[in-house]
Amino acid sequence: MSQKYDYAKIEAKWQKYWEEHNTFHADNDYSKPKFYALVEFPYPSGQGLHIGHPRPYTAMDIVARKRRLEGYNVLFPMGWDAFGLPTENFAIKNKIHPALVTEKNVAHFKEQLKAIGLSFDWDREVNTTDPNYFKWTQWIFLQLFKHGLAYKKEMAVNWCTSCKVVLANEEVVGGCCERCGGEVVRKVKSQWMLKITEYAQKLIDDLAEVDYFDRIKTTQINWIGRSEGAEVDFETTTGDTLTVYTTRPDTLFGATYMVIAPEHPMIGKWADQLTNMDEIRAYQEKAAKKSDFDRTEMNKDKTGVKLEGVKAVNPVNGQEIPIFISDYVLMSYGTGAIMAVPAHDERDWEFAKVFGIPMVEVVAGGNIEEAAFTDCATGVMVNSGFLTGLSVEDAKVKIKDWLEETGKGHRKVNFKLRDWVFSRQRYWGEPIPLVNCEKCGWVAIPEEELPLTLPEVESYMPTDNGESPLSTLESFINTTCPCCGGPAKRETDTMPQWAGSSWYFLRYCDPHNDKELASKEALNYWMPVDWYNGGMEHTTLHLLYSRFWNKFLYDIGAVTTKEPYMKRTSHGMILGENGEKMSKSRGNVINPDDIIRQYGADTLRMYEMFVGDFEKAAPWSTNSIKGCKRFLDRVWALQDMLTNGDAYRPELESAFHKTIRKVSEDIESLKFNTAIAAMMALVNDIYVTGSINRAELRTLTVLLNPFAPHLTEEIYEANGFGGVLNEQKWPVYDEALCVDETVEIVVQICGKVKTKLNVPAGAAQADVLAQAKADPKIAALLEGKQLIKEIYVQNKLVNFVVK
RNA sequence: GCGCCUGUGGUGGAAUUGGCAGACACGUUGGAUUUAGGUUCCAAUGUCGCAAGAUAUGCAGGUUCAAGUCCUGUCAGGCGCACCA
Repeated sequence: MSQKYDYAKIEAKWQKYWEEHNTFHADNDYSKPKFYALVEFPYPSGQGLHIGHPRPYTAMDIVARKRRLEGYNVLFPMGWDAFGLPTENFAIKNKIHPALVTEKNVAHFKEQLKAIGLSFDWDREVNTTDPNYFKWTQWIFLQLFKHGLAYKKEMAVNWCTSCKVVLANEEVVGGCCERCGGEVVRKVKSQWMLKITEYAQKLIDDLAEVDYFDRIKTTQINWIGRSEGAEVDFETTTGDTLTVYTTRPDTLFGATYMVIAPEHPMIGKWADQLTNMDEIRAYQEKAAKKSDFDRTEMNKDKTGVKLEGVKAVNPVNGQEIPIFISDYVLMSYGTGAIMAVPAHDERDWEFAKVFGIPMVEVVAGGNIEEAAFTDCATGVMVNSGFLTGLSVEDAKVKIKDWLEETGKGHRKVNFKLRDWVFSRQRYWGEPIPLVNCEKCGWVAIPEEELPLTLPEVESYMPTDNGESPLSTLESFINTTCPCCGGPAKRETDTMPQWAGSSWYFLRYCDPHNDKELASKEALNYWMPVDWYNGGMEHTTLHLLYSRFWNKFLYDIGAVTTKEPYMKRTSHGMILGENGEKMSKSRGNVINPDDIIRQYGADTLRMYEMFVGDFEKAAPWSTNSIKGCKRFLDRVWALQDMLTNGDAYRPELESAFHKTIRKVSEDIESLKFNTAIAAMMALVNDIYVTGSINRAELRTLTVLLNPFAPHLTEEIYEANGFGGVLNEQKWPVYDEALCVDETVEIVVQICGKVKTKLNVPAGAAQADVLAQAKADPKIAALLEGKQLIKEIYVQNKLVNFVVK
C-alpha cells in the first residue's frame, strides 16, 4: 500500500462513481421500510455556499447513510428556495433576468454540494422558481382562497423603506427589516392575508404528537400566545357598546377607567360628542407615525388623552368611568379596547399614576400604593360585590358564568398570532393567480391555466408608489373574468418567499407529477418526514407556516398526514475564528472551496461534526481542522499494518463492541463529536497493538463511512472486502462483550481517593471490601480510626467514612 | 421587564441514575527521524509544590459518605418575547 492519502483523487473518483451509478436514488419501492431525512433547502445566493451550510447537511447525511446501511429505503432530497430579494436586487443592478441569475447560482451551489459528498437524490431536485413547481404553489393558494382562508384587507403594514416591500410581522426585527436592516414604517395598503389564526389551536395541540426539541415547541407555543379570558360589554353614555377582552374578569369591580387604541373606530363615531377632538386628533396623528417598535420602545412613560364628553358604564356596579385613548393599547390584539384595573395591572397602574385616576383594590394581599398587585394565584377577592371572599380562581369562574347569564359578556380565547400578510409588491415571486372583476369581485383563475407565469418586464424595480413592477404591464393586467367573461384585472402582487418553502417536503415525494402536487401513494409511503433538521431562526416562520399549509392540505384531503415532521432538531451556527458571526464586513469568512482544496471533503465533514456540540454555536478553528486530517491520515495508514484475521483480536474485542455501540447511539442523539472521539480512541488503541486485521479494518471502515464516505469506500475497495461499502450492513455489537472483565475500583476514605483496586467485574461486595481493607495503604490509614460507614458502589467505588 | 439556556485547563470541548473532573482533539514544551522546513513517532502538559501532598468546574451558601451534576441566593454572557390586556 504505502501510498499517500490522495484525498483529491479519491473524492473525485467516488463522487463520479455515485453519480454514474445513481447510488443514492430513493426508489418508490413501497415494500421496504422507509426513512425520510430532510434538511432545509438553501437560498442559492450569489456568494455561494457558506461554511455553515455543510454542518446540518453533513449531520443528516450521516443519519441517511447510516439508515441505508441499516436497510432502510432512504429519501434524502435537496432543492432550491430560489425566489427572493437578493436575486432580484442583483437583477435590477446588473440588468439581467433573475431567472438567469438563479440558474447560475444554482449550478454553482450544486457543484459545491456535490464536492462535499452529500448523498442527496438529485433526481428529486426541486426549484421553487420552476413553473412546474410553482404551478402547485399557486394551486395551493387557490385552494386556500376557495376555502375562505385567503382574504384581502386594508391594513397598516410593515413597509421596508429600503427593499420597498411589505414585511410580515415575523420579518420585522427590532423595528428593522430582517433581511436588509432598513427602516420599517407603517403604511396602509390592501394586502392578501392568510388565515393562519384559524389553525392556531391545532398548531398548539398537535405539538403533543411530534418529537421536537422542547425549546422549539416552547418557542412556537409562546409565539402563538394563547390566553383564556372573557369579552365584556361596557355600555357608554352615548348608548353604544364598547367590548373589551380581559384575562382577569375577576377584577371587574376594580375597573376604574377604560382605554381604547388611538385608531379605534368608535372615536370617529363619537366625533360630535367629544369636546376635545383637536387634542384627540393630534394624539392620533402622533401615534400613527410611530411604528409598533417605537410604540413599545417608550413603554415607560405612559401617554394618552381623556375623551371628554363620553363615559362608559361598568356592567357590574353601574359606575360611570372615563375613557382614554393611549398607544399602549393595540388595535391589532383583542378588541382594541381594555378595561383598566390599575390596582392589579402594572401598565394600568403606571397610567393611573400619571393621570391621577383612583384605584380600587379587589384582590387582597398586596400594597397597591407601592405597585400593582398582579399575583393572582394566592389572593382573595375584596370590594367585589358577589365575588368578595372568593379565591381568584373561583372568582374567574363565577364572573364568567355571571357574564354569560346576564348577556353582558362571554368566555373567549385569544391568540397573539396574527394572520399572515401574503402579498409582496415585487417581481421575483409567484404571481397570485386571481383576477378582479367589477361585477364578480376577486375570482380565481381556472386551475387548468396554471401555472400563471411571470411576464417579461422592462424593469424589475418596484414603482415609486410601492406597487409591484407587474402593475405597469397592461398586457399582463388586462384579462377577462373567468366567471362572467367581462373585463377584469389581474392581481399584480406576488407571493412571499415563504410560499414555496411551505410545502417543498411534499413535492420531494413525487417531484415530477404533473397531475397533482404529489400522488397519494407517494405521500402515503414517504410522509411524514421522519427527521427534519434546520435553523432555530425558522422556528416561528417557516416551521409554523409549513405546518399550517400541511394541516390545511390534510383537511381538504390533498395530503395524508396531519403533521408534516415527526422529529425536528436544530443546529448551531459556525462562527468566525474570533467567535463572532461570519460576515464580509468582519473579514472572518471561511470559504468551503478552500478547505476542501487544502484538506479534502472528508476532513471538512469530520471537522464540522467534531467542532463541538451540534446544537450550539461553535467558532471555526483552522488549527483544529488539522487534527481531523491527521486522524484520517492515520486511518489510511492502517492499511500498512494489515494482517489476516476474520475476527476481532481478544485484546480489541471489547473496544470494538463498545465503539460500535457508542457511535450507533451518538448518531441518533446528534452527539457526532463524541462519536468521532470514540473512533479516534479506537484507532489509538489499534496503533498500540502495532497491527490491524482484516475483520477489524472492515468494521472500522463501515463505522466511519457515514462521516468520511470517500476515504472509507476507497479503503474498502482497495482491500477487496467485496462489493461496495454503501451496500453493506451497519455493524452490530454484543452488549455482553461491551463489558470489561476486570474493573478498576476507587477506594476513598472520607470521600478522598486514596488508592485503586483491580477486581473482576461484578465482584461481590464483601470480597471487594475485604480486599480494600487488606490494601496496605488503606490498612495504615484505617489504623486506630473508628469506621462509621462503608459505602459500596458496584464496579465503581468503595468509601470508608471514619472518625 | 418576563421566559428559556449557558458558565469546566492556554483553546474547542468530554463527563449514565450524584460516584476517579478534564475523554477526544488543538496548542505548547522536550526528545527521535529528517540536510533543512514540513510530515511522522515517543514523552510531558489544570494550578501550587523537588516531593509527599494540597487545590480546582463564574461567585457565596446549603443538602449528602460523595456535587460540574441537586437546592437557595448572586454575578456574567447568550437566545427568544417584549405595553398581547
